[in-house]
Amino acid sequence: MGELAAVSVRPDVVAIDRAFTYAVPEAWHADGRAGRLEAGSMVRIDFGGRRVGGWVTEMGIAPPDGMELRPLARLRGLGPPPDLMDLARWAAWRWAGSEVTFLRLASPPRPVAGTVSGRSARGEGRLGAGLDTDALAGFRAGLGPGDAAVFDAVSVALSGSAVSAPSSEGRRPGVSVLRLPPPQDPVPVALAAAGRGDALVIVPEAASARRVARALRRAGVRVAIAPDDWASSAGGGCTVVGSRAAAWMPMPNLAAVAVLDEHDETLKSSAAPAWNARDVALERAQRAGCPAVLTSPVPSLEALRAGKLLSPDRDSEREGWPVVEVIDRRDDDPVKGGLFAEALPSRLPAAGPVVCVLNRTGRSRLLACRACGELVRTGDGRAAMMIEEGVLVAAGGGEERPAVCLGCGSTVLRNLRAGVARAREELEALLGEPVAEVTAATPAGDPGSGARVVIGTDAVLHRVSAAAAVVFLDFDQELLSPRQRAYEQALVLLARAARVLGGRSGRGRLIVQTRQPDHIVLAAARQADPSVVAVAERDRRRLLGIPPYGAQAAVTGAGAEALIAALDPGAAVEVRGPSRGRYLLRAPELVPLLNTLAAAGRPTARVRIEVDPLRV
DNA sequence: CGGACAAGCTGA
DNA sequence: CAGCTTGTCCGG
Repeated sequence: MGELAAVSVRPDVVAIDRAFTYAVPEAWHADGRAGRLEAGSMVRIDFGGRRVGGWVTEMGIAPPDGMELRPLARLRGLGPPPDLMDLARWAAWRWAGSEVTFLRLASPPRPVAGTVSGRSARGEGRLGAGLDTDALAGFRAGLGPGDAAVFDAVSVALSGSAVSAPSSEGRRPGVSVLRLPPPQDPVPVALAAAGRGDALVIVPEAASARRVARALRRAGVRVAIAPDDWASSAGGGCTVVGSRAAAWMPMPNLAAVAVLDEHDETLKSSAAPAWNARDVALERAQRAGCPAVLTSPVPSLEALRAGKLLSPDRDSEREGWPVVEVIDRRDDDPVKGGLFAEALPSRLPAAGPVVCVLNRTGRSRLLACRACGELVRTGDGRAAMMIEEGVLVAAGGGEERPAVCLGCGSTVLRNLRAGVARAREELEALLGEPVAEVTAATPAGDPGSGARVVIGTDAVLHRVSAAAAVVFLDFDQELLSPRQRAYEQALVLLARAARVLGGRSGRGRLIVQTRQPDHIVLAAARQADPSVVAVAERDRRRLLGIPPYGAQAAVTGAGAEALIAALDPGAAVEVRGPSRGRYLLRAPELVPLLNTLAAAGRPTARVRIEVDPLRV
């Protein structure tokens, strides 16, 4: 027993933010379980009258005297290795959230026997063991000139220095930002990263991760897919590919980090704490002492501030962006003109798939219960209701009730996107051919049940793989969206369309209906030069001191007021609000803001803190 | 989070 | 004043 008599355990309970001391049972010493216990091990404990999971945070604790310790109840197996235990603590600070959330992300999806140290010592994969250099060279030789140039650029970027801590300007040596033409295949990027050794490759979508993984395997790279292949990844000798959860895969020999489409907002968790996989990956690269590359057709200001920008040559970038055809709607009657310009039908190609994009979620007028499909209406069924400040309000005002389905009591209500539904009917009448509506629920690869023309919100661009034309029916909606990154995101939508159209050589048509034909977002797309938007946005955000040139955090929930009251009044943090129950904290730098939040503790009532909120 | 317990509300 | 609801505290 001796120094192993007691361990610290972090209970798997979100509201608990400290560790507790437990005794290692006598029997575990006899049967060898004590020998398999290590920092990070997953255990079960009796805690507050029930049995919960937990993580061993520290071994060899001196039992506090006079206290009768409870014994550990069960050993579940392998948990996060020490570097990820530390990273979880850092992430809890960085996104002002519970450490438990991150420990869960860093844990195996199902129990794994053994110990982390045992795995790396056995050397299940020595450094680079999964990599076949000849096959890699062969793959490089088989690439077209564009892909080969990207492969080489990533290889060079990743042969530089390791990522280091951000300077006062936010620049992190070792981080390269590679701007790519929108239709660029991600496989050469992933392959070049895998060429450095065990690489962490993060892509926004799971489907894309699977495709990249397949291509890497074909090239002879040993690949672990996150999070399923947790156990083999913990052994080392694999390149890890996955969506944002991949940022938390155990990688004992991490040699390179690549985040593809780093601008994509799905890399950021929508649930609190709203962590961002790109930022976790960069921190990890710094801690592991390896270089990192971020790629995107429209690099975020965060990426541009953090790393060194490498742009493609003008010709290949121009090749990646289709010609932008603007339909200027300034002279159309805003009421009678409707959604479709008179000229639109004549601009559409006669053959090939046509994708129409209409973002109308903010204006939709109809909700339905996700569970039973019941329409959300007033008691007499005559009026639709919408959610305002968390409660249902009748469209014409008056009646009000909690956001609960009257049919089945479910609280999950779905937006029917009435705007898109009506637009579909109108477009069908206008074109005289079937038009299908595509929603997030439509299976990928089978858009619109055979119809040539499909319509949907921007999700439609992720559902369709190729098109002869993409039409943005109301681009002003994107440009005027009240989001922090509205211009960047509008350009991202155009890049997404460029990808579907296959760039300039794809001959597809990018048609934009707008009342702002000279907007810089459209200028950037026309010139195939995303820096037009980046420079303007950078100057604006610097001037206003908003991220990444300043820090913000939104605080909501019943405990928001109590948390604000507990903030150190001497800290250089500005409190705005509350506006509609939401406080906005602002500070010139992220670190003091986060430290102030950490020092304030958490009130008993629920609070939600979102660092760098997307919406302001 | 979820159980324990204390303090407040209600009804006969 | 029992019986129940609501609030507050704490977990080894």
